[in-house]
Amino acid sequence: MPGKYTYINRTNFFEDVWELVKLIPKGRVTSYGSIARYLGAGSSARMVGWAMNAAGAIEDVPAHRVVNRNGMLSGKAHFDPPEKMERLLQQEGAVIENNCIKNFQEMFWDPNIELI
DNA sequence: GGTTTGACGACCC
DNA sequence: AGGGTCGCCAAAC
Repeated sequence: MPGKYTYINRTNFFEDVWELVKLIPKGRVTSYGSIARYLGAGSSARMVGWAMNAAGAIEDVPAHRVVNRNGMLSGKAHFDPPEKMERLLQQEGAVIENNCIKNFQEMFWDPNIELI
């Protein structure tokens, strides 16, 4: 839900990010910036990355489906083991080379377009 | 309480 | 294409 986050309620921001990430269909990926744009003012791509950091403990958040705007696996190092992110994406049809999703264009899922 | 640090991104060379 | 700069904003120090 688009809106403002004053960061007094950053917990809500976290949960909105997680809810949104859960909506990413299997076999599709999106970017930190797209999520930030969807959530609106007060959010930023850095904050989404921060939320993903915190999401590491939450099992049902498919954090591997969030990459940077070039399709690169910038969060790879934060998975255990790091290869896990790449493996999960490959299982969902991603072609990865040099930590970069080659078919990113086809897999890209933009909440600003797909969600009303 | 200023500085540095990021799972980022947009610009400008 | 590849790099530097800047805006972003909470945390850690």
